[in-house]
Amino acid sequence: MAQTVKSGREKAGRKGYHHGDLRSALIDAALETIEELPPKRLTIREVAHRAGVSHAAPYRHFKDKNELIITVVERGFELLAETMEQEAAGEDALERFAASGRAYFEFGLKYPAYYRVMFSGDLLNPDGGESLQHTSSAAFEQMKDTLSNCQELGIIPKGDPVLQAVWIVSTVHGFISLVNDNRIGHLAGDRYTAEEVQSYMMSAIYAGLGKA
Amino acid sequence: MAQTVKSGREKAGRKGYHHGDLRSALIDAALETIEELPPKRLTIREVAHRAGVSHAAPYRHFKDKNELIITVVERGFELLAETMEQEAAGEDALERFAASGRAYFEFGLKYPAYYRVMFSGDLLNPDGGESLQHTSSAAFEQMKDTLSNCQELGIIPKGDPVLQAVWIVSTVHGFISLVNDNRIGHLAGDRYTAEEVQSYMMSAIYAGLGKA
DNA sequence: CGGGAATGTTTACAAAGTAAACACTAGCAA
DNA sequence: TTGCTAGTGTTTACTTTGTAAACATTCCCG
Repeated sequence: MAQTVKSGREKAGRKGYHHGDLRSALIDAALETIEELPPKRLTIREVAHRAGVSHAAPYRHFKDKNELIITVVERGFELLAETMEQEAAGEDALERFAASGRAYFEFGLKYPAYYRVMFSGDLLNPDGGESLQHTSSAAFEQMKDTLSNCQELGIIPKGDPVLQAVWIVSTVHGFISLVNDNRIGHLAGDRYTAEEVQSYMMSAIYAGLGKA
Repeated sequence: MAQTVKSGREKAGRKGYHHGDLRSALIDAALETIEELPPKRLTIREVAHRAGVSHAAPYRHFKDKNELIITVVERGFELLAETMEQEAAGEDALERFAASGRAYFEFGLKYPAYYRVMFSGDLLNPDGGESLQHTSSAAFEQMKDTLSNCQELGIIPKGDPVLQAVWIVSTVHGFISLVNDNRIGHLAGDRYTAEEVQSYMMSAIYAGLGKA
């Protein structure tokens, strides 16, 4: 993500009346804003200001606020998928499985605001989710493939990978959401670190796969 | 929830200049609105209108929008806890455990909008969650107690009920969130009903408990 | 070089949160 | 009973934000 936020230019690159690459600048500015300010303050005007243009300029590049956010979220899903793929580059199938799980956990906990924008449709119109189904399913598909693969190798018991994947994704997503929304920090956080809970959960998942 | 939404009076009960019980009427109106309209349209003005008063009247009863929503969310957690307790009223400990799980699933899937308002801090200020930690932990505590109880009865293996509970709550919450946010409907929904996935997940959880 | 097409800017308006000043009402005290 | 006072609802007004429309500037292509 670091490379996404801050993409070289920013306000600097503006030579004259025209910006140069306002579209990208706006996306970057939105990412900055998401991490820095509470959700309410992710406004078109704030983003425009950060990009150094007038508050109406973004409308030349995005139909409305919703479309800007959707674009940002799409990037997020791509980034998540890439990250998981990179992490899961090892040899051992089971290790790859575990690694992509860890990568998901880390992404979710490292960029809480971004993760939230991506998954909870907070800022989106009710219909906004439609166009995201495609992108958001990449991570899911990858999980499913990994599971199929593990099954073939006899690493985990046979079973429908779709059910398995739904279950696993639910578990991980649920934990991240609860932590990020501050709903279990006070319960488990006092006693365990996120890493400990995470590792417990990964064992539990593996065990659950074996029997369900 | 039915008894919460629609509490007898509504607009009818207004005799003269004064409303009678505007505070409750506003909470009910907010609940109605949450279920009927997209999140963006849960506005103070809309709620006031539904309660039949001017748009500024709510400020006599709630400091700001945030406080109204917090109140509504607190009700939700109480309701959820009650529902789970009622469902888990049986004899058999394991059955009680399963029943409260089912109750949670049902609540989350039956009132998606309400559930979302409760858990994702969408509409709340960043600090809003603070005051909710207390109420939101009731369901969690109950889960933990049930688990301890099951352990004593030898129904499930020994282990820290806190870790177990965090894991279980994460799983269930994650699934509900993903379904409600329309993030897995297209993947699993085509092939399985929510009930099927739910029952798979409950077996997987039980299996996971055994080994983790 | 001239004239769109693209891209910014300004201006303007509506919705929504919220504060302030005003108005009605109920209930209590003299 | 009368009349004050706190409580509750109303009006008005200001601010922020999304968005549309009209205007300005620039780029680039014929």
